[in-house]
Amino acid sequence: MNIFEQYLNEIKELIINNAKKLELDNTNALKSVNLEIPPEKFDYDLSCNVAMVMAKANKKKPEHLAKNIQALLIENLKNFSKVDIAGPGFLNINFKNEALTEIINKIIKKKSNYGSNLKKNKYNLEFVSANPTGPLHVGHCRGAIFGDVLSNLLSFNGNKVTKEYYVNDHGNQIKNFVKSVFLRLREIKFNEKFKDKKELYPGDYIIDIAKKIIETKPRINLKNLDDIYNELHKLSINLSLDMIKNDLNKLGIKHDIFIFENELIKNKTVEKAVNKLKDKKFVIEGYLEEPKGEEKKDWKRIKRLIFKSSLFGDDTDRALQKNDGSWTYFASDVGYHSFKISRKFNSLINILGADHTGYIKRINAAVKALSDNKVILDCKVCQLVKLYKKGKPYKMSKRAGDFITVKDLLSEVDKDSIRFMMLSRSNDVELDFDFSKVLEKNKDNQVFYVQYCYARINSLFRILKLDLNKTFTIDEKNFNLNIYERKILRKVFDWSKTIDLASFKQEPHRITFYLYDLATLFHSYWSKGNEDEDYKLVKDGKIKQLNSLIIIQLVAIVIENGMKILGVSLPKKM
RNA sequence: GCGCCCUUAGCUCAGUUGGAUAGAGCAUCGGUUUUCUAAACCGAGGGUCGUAGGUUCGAAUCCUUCAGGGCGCGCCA
Repeated sequence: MNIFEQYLNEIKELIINNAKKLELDNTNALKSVNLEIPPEKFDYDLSCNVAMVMAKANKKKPEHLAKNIQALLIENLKNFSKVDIAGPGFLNINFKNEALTEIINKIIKKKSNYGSNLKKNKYNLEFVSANPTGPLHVGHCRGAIFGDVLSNLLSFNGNKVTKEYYVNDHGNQIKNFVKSVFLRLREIKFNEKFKDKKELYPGDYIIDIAKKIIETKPRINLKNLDDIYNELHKLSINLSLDMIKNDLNKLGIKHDIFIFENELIKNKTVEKAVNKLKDKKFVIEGYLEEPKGEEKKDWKRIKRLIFKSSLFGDDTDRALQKNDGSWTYFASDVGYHSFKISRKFNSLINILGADHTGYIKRINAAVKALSDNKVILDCKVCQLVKLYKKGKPYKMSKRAGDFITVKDLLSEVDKDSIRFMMLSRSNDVELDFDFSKVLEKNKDNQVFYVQYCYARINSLFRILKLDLNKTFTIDEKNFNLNIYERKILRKVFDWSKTIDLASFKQEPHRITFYLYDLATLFHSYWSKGNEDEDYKLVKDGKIKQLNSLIIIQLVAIVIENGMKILGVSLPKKM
């Protein structure tokens, strides 16, 4: 429930009670009526589209209906000082001072909760889920931060969120990974040269993993890989995962649960899920057609289990078994999602990289089939990140084939800048990340600009020798805000709406844009004091208007709440 | 060939689930500092919202056509 909901409800109620008088037969359309903060150039607190929405539903002219509703609002709603009609039928509204101070007091009371709309859904968010065969690279980084901030956002808005990492510790790539570790171990122990075969992992981190294994298990038997495979698999995956967790940690990310593919296969979760689909007749034994396009060399016409995902919107049916009868990656994922469904979430969200878009339809189909269309899976795709340095494409000067890792990134740029920057675009457009730009200290660097705003506010409170966390009481008798303060206040009001919209659309980038806008309004007000003595806040070391200070405190509250969601720190002094 | 995403100012992008004269930053040009952080602020120019249709009081937003760019199209993970 955001702070305007009560006013919206009052308006709706008024319309329903006066439907006859307004000659409205259809009041169903009321659900799409909005109460919003109008664009800055209009000097109003609120804007309502009720006349236009209802006019459409009842085939009436908006202007005429607007006039009647205007009269109704003026007569009945005592908190409004002014209701004007503008444009195609907007009702623009101003609050009376008493209403404004009441809202301000509410915000101050809520403080670190201001903006939260107390939703109570249970979300499952799966993100990162990078294969434990190597370190995290920049491609993972965007999805990781997107997922983390989205879960912060949803939690802030009152929901319960489980942050989950799915570990693909099964399959051929993992076998090759374990084999690579094995060969590195032999290299260290027996001086046997590591052959750089195509399917193996050559990276230096494999050597590190091998060294650590020798530290903990100096007597490990390296005669035959098959004899120690299970043990080595476990050791290697754990060490690799530690490396990934360490990187995530440095980015400020911590998952609640790690789910292991191997476990799901061992404890028959996969088998049970497939059987469930069999019972529903969505899984059959049969043949698939050879895929079109590029020729696949391993393709074989063999009878196998097939999920009829085309029944649920997929382009084609999907294999659940490989040639040797073992489960495909997709089959494991069916099992995994069946497990997710069994845990009774209201909503499942997967964060994927752009290279996994092709996968969305089939996993959505699986969730639909498993849950009888009751559970919805939202797959959010993060597009590519392109790295730049001083405007030029950036590549590490290491040997060819090396990707840029999160570690590399963190050695050049701090966590705060990375987090803010990764959310400076909507997730479904490509993102240019310029190393040199995020380290600059100017308006072009959004992180800096917002942090600087907060630092200025702190500096103000330092000068006044006042605590920023202190609760002040608004001076209702002298409540007379200037235009800068009114603009700031309206933006502050807009915060709960921003949270609601960002949560609903699952678009955390709205938070960064909002904070930047808010900072702009503050900086503008602040600088006005340089130009015009009347706008100076402080005189002889004391605050001129307590109410001004409270407005500025509201800015600080919102910035604190916003940056907490983003996971970006806020220096008090810069 | 098919699917998903994108196309808005010179550049990089927002755009509140169909609304007001389409907004920011960078770049360009011009201005502001004895006084709360000038690491900032103010102003100016710059647009056929890729193309062509459609839906309606009203479209950057919804539908269709076409063009351009990105990602993907396994019985890999």
